Amino acid sequence: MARAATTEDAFNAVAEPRRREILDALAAGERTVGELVDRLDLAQPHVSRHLRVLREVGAVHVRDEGRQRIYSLNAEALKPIYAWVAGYEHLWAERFDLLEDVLDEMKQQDS
Amino acid sequence: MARAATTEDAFNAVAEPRRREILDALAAGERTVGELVDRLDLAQPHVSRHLRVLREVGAVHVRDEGRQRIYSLNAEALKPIYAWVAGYEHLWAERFDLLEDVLDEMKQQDS
DNA sequence: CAATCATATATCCATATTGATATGTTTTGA
DNA sequence: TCAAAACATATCAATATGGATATATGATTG
Repeated sequence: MARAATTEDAFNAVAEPRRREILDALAAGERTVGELVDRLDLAQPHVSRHLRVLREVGAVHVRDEGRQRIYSLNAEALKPIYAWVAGYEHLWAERFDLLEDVLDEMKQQDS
Repeated sequence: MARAATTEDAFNAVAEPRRREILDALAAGERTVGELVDRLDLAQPHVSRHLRVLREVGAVHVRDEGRQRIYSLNAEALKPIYAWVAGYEHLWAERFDLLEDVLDEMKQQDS
Protein backbone atom coordinates (compact mmCIF):
# COMPACT_ATOMS: atom_id res chain seq x y z
CA MET A 1 0.00 0.00 0.00
CA ALA A 2 1.26 3.46 -0.81
CA ARG A 3 0.99 6.54 1.32
CA ALA A 4 -2.49 7.81 2.06
CA ALA A 5 -3.93 10.33 -0.34
CA THR A 6 -3.61 13.96 0.65
CA THR A 7 -7.36 14.13 0.26
CA GLU A 8 -7.79 11.41 2.84
CA ASP A 9 -8.20 13.81 5.74
CA ALA A 10 -7.13 17.18 7.06
CA PHE A 11 -3.96 15.73 8.56
CA ASN A 12 -2.68 14.70 5.16
CA ALA A 13 -3.89 17.82 3.39
CA VAL A 14 -2.13 20.07 5.86
CA ALA A 15 1.15 18.19 5.76
CA GLU A 16 2.05 20.20 2.67
CA PRO A 17 3.56 23.61 3.58
CA ARG A 18 2.12 25.41 0.57
CA ARG A 19 -1.36 24.34 1.57
CA ARG A 20 -0.80 25.70 5.05
CA GLU A 21 0.31 28.95 3.45
CA ILE A 22 -2.90 29.04 1.46
CA LEU A 23 -4.96 28.50 4.57
CA ASP A 24 -2.99 31.18 6.39
CA ALA A 25 -3.70 33.59 3.56
CA LEU A 26 -7.39 32.75 3.61
CA ALA A 27 -7.53 33.24 7.36
CA ALA A 28 -7.20 36.95 6.68
CA GLY A 29 -10.16 36.89 4.31
CA GLU A 30 -11.43 35.48 1.04
CA ARG A 31 -9.06 35.45 -1.87
CA THR A 32 -9.22 34.92 -5.56
CA VAL A 33 -7.00 32.29 -7.16
CA GLY A 34 -4.93 35.00 -8.80
CA GLU A 35 -4.36 36.72 -5.50
CA LEU A 36 -3.15 33.47 -4.00
CA VAL A 37 -0.84 32.91 -6.97
CA ASP A 38 0.72 36.32 -6.39
CA ARG A 39 1.00 35.78 -2.68
CA LEU A 40 2.49 32.29 -2.85
CA ASP A 41 4.82 32.83 -5.79
CA LEU A 42 3.67 29.54 -7.23
CA ALA A 43 2.39 28.68 -10.71
CA GLN A 44 -1.36 28.97 -11.15
CA PRO A 45 -1.97 25.28 -11.92
CA HIS A 46 -0.23 24.35 -8.71
CA VAL A 47 -2.32 26.70 -6.67
CA SER A 48 -5.46 25.35 -8.30
CA ARG A 49 -4.39 21.83 -7.48
CA HIS A 50 -3.65 22.64 -3.86
CA LEU A 51 -6.99 24.36 -3.61
CA ARG A 52 -8.65 21.26 -4.93
CA VAL A 53 -7.09 19.14 -2.23
CA LEU A 54 -8.18 21.63 0.40
CA ARG A 55 -11.66 21.63 -1.09
CA GLU A 56 -11.89 17.85 -0.96
CA VAL A 57 -11.14 17.77 2.74
CA GLY A 58 -13.55 20.62 3.30
CA ALA A 59 -10.97 23.13 4.46
CA VAL A 60 -12.05 25.75 1.92
CA HIS A 61 -15.20 26.77 0.10
CA VAL A 62 -15.51 28.27 -3.37
CA ARG A 63 -17.84 30.86 -4.72
CA ASP A 64 -18.13 31.85 -8.38
CA GLU A 65 -18.02 35.49 -9.26
CA GLY A 66 -17.88 36.03 -12.99
CA ARG A 67 -14.75 34.46 -14.31
CA GLN A 68 -13.10 34.48 -10.93
CA ARG A 69 -13.41 31.97 -8.15
CA ILE A 70 -13.33 33.25 -4.66
CA TYR A 71 -11.99 30.90 -2.03
CA SER A 72 -12.75 31.16 1.64
CA LEU A 73 -11.56 29.31 4.70
CA ASN A 74 -13.61 26.68 6.50
CA ALA A 75 -11.60 26.37 9.68
CA GLU A 76 -13.84 23.72 11.19
CA ALA A 77 -12.16 21.16 8.97
CA LEU A 78 -9.08 21.63 11.14
CA LYS A 79 -10.91 20.72 14.32
CA PRO A 80 -9.75 17.08 14.34
CA ILE A 81 -6.14 18.21 14.18
CA TYR A 82 -6.63 20.63 17.02
CA ALA A 83 -8.50 18.06 19.05
CA TRP A 84 -5.73 15.54 18.64
CA VAL A 85 -2.74 17.75 19.29
CA ALA A 86 -4.39 19.66 22.13
CA GLY A 87 -4.36 16.42 24.07
CA TYR A 88 -0.59 16.67 24.16
CA GLU A 89 -0.31 20.30 25.07
CA HIS A 90 -0.23 19.69 28.81
CA LEU A 91 2.87 17.56 28.36
CA TRP A 92 5.09 20.44 27.40
CA ALA A 93 3.27 23.44 28.79
CA GLU A 94 4.65 25.08 31.87
CA ARG A 95 2.45 24.49 34.82
CA PHE A 96 1.12 27.49 36.65
CA ASP A 97 -1.29 25.40 38.64
CA LEU A 98 -0.08 25.53 42.21
CA LEU A 99 -2.00 22.47 43.30
CA GLU A 100 -0.27 20.38 40.69
CA ASP A 101 3.12 21.54 41.91
CA VAL A 102 2.25 20.62 45.46
CA LEU A 103 1.13 17.16 44.40
CA ASP A 104 4.39 16.66 42.52
CA GLU A 105 6.35 17.57 45.62
CA MET A 106 4.35 15.13 47.70
CA LYS A 107 5.10 12.38 45.21
CA GLN A 108 8.81 13.10 45.43
CA GLN A 109 8.74 12.92 49.21
CA ASP A 110 6.97 9.57 49.02
CA SER A 111 9.61 7.98 46.82
CA MET B 1 9.46 17.23 -7.19
CA ALA B 2 7.82 14.44 -5.28
CA ARG B 3 5.98 14.62 -2.01
CA ALA B 4 7.92 15.73 1.04
CA ALA B 5 9.43 12.99 3.15
CA THR B 6 7.53 11.92 6.22
CA THR B 7 10.71 12.68 8.12
CA GLU B 8 10.63 16.25 6.89
CA ASP B 9 8.74 17.58 9.90
CA ALA B 10 6.16 16.67 12.50
CA PHE B 11 3.28 17.60 10.18
CA ASN B 12 4.28 14.92 7.70
CA ALA B 13 5.17 12.36 10.32
CA VAL B 14 1.82 12.71 12.00
CA ALA B 15 -0.22 12.50 8.81
CA GLU B 16 -0.02 8.73 9.10
CA PRO B 17 -2.73 7.33 11.39
CA ARG B 18 -0.61 4.46 12.68
CA ARG B 19 2.02 6.89 13.82
CA ARG B 20 -0.59 8.88 15.69
CA GLU B 21 -1.68 5.64 17.31
CA ILE B 22 1.87 5.00 18.39
CA LEU B 23 2.14 8.44 19.91
CA ASP B 24 -1.19 7.97 21.64
CA ALA B 25 0.05 4.72 23.12
CA LEU B 26 3.27 6.35 24.29
CA ALA B 27 1.34 9.20 25.87
CA ALA B 28 0.26 6.72 28.52
CA GLY B 29 3.85 5.76 29.25
CA GLU B 30 6.98 4.21 27.77
CA ARG B 31 6.53 1.11 25.71
CA THR B 32 8.69 -1.56 24.27
CA VAL B 33 8.54 -2.30 20.54
CA GLY B 34 6.87 -5.61 21.23
CA GLU B 35 4.20 -3.95 23.33
CA LEU B 36 3.47 -1.54 20.51
CA VAL B 37 3.27 -4.40 18.03
CA ASP B 38 0.67 -6.12 20.20
CA ARG B 39 -1.27 -2.92 20.73
CA LEU B 40 -1.32 -1.83 17.09
CA ASP B 41 -1.88 -5.24 15.51
CA LEU B 42 0.79 -4.42 12.96
CA ALA B 43 3.83 -6.40 11.86
CA GLN B 44 6.98 -5.72 13.82
CA PRO B 45 9.02 -4.35 10.89
CA HIS B 46 6.28 -1.83 10.23
CA VAL B 47 6.22 -0.66 13.79
CA SER B 48 9.99 -0.33 13.78
CA ARG B 49 9.79 1.72 10.60
CA HIS B 50 7.13 4.03 11.97
CA LEU B 51 9.17 4.45 15.10
CA ARG B 52 12.14 5.42 13.02
CA VAL B 53 10.17 8.17 11.31
CA LEU B 54 8.97 9.43 14.67
CA ARG B 55 12.53 9.32 15.95
CA GLU B 56 13.80 11.36 13.03
CA VAL B 57 11.36 14.16 13.69
CA GLY B 58 12.16 13.97 17.39
CA ALA B 59 8.72 12.86 18.48
CA VAL B 60 10.05 9.86 20.40
CA HIS B 61 13.18 8.90 22.27
CA VAL B 62 14.72 5.46 22.61
CA ARG B 63 16.48 3.85 25.49
CA ASP B 64 18.24 0.51 25.36
CA GLU B 65 17.50 -1.99 28.03
CA GLY B 66 19.12 -5.30 27.33
CA ARG B 67 17.75 -6.64 24.11
CA GLN B 68 14.70 -4.47 24.27
CA ARG B 69 14.30 -0.87 23.18
CA ILE B 70 12.05 1.29 25.22
CA TYR B 71 10.39 4.14 23.40
CA SER B 72 9.07 7.24 25.08
CA LEU B 73 7.16 10.24 23.90
CA ASN B 74 8.72 13.62 23.31
CA ALA B 75 5.61 15.73 23.01
CA GLU B 76 7.49 18.97 22.40
CA ALA B 77 8.04 17.88 18.81
CA LEU B 78 4.31 18.43 18.31
CA LYS B 79 4.49 22.05 19.42
CA PRO B 80 4.69 23.47 15.88
CA ILE B 81 1.49 21.65 14.96
CA TYR B 82 -0.28 22.94 18.02
CA ALA B 83 1.02 26.43 17.46
CA TRP B 84 -0.21 26.46 13.90
CA VAL B 85 -3.65 24.97 14.40
CA ALA B 86 -4.33 26.86 17.61
CA GLY B 87 -4.28 30.02 15.54
CA TYR B 88 -7.47 28.79 13.88
CA GLU B 89 -9.28 27.67 16.97
CA HIS B 90 -11.01 31.01 17.56
CA LEU B 91 -12.63 30.72 14.13
CA TRP B 92 -14.88 27.84 15.11
CA ALA B 93 -14.98 28.08 18.87
CA GLU B 94 -18.03 29.55 20.51
CA ARG B 95 -17.23 32.84 22.09
CA PHE B 96 -17.86 33.22 25.78
CA ASP B 97 -16.01 36.48 25.97
CA LEU B 98 -18.60 39.10 26.72
CA LEU B 99 -16.46 42.02 25.59
CA GLU B 100 -16.06 40.46 22.18
CA ASP B 101 -19.81 40.09 21.83
CA VAL B 102 -20.35 43.73 22.73
CA LEU B 103 -17.79 44.84 20.18
CA ASP B 104 -19.48 42.76 17.53
CA GLU B 105 -22.80 44.39 18.31
CA MET B 106 -21.26 47.85 18.08
CA LYS B 107 -19.81 46.99 14.69
CA GLN B 108 -23.21 45.90 13.46
CA GLN B 109 -24.81 49.14 14.62
CA ASP B 110 -22.13 51.12 12.80
CA SER B 111 -22.79 49.48 9.45
C1' DC C 1 29.59 -21.31 21.85
C1' DA C 2 25.03 -22.21 19.85
C1' DA C 3 20.27 -21.08 19.97
C1' DT C 4 16.79 -17.85 20.79
C1' DC C 5 14.61 -13.52 21.67
C1' DA C 6 13.81 -8.53 20.50
C1' DT C 7 14.58 -5.21 16.95
C1' DA C 8 16.31 -3.10 12.92
C1' DT C 9 17.19 -3.03 8.12
C1' DA C 10 16.81 -4.30 3.04
C1' DT C 11 14.15 -5.24 -0.95
C1' DC C 12 9.94 -5.46 -3.74
C1' DC C 13 5.53 -3.65 -5.31
C1' DA C 14 1.79 -0.51 -6.23
C1' DT C 15 0.50 4.03 -5.71
C1' DA C 16 -0.03 8.96 -4.82
C1' DT C 17 2.42 12.73 -5.00
C1' DT C 18 4.55 17.80 -6.46
C1' DG C 19 6.26 20.68 -9.84
C1' DA C 20 6.41 21.75 -14.86
C1' DT C 21 4.05 22.37 -18.96
C1' DA C 22 0.30 22.21 -22.23
C1' DT C 23 -4.35 22.47 -23.01
C1' DG C 24 -9.25 22.96 -21.99
C1' DT C 25 -13.43 25.91 -20.32
C1' DT C 26 -16.07 29.80 -19.04
C1' DT C 27 -16.67 34.70 -18.74
C1' DT C 28 -15.81 39.34 -20.27
C1' DG C 29 -14.95 43.00 -23.46
C1' DA C 30 -14.05 45.24 -27.97
C1' DT D 1 -18.04 37.08 -32.88
C1' DC D 2 -13.19 36.87 -31.59
C1' DA D 3 -9.61 37.51 -28.31
C1' DA D 4 -8.13 37.79 -23.81
C1' DA D 5 -8.57 36.90 -18.90
C1' DA D 6 -9.16 33.66 -15.01
C1' DC D 7 -9.17 29.04 -13.71
C1' DA D 8 -9.28 24.05 -14.04
C1' DT D 9 -7.58 19.84 -15.73
C1' DA D 10 -4.36 16.38 -18.08
C1' DT D 11 0.04 14.48 -18.64
C1' DC D 12 4.94 13.59 -17.56
C1' DA D 13 8.85 12.89 -14.56
C1' DA D 14 11.02 11.84 -10.29
C1' DT D 15 10.41 10.21 -5.84
C1' DA D 16 8.86 8.73 -1.31
C1' DT D 17 5.72 5.96 0.48
C1' DG D 18 3.55 1.68 3.45
C1' DG D 19 2.79 -3.06 3.64
C1' DA D 20 4.85 -7.73 2.93
C1' DT D 21 8.64 -10.61 3.41
C1' DA D 22 13.33 -12.01 4.27
C1' DT D 23 17.36 -11.22 6.62
C1' DA D 24 20.79 -9.06 9.67
C1' DT D 25 22.21 -7.42 14.37
C1' DG D 26 22.77 -7.57 19.27
C1' DA D 27 21.73 -9.33 23.82
C1' DT D 28 20.67 -13.30 26.70
C1' DT D 29 20.52 -18.02 28.05
C1' DG D 30 21.79 -22.81 28.45
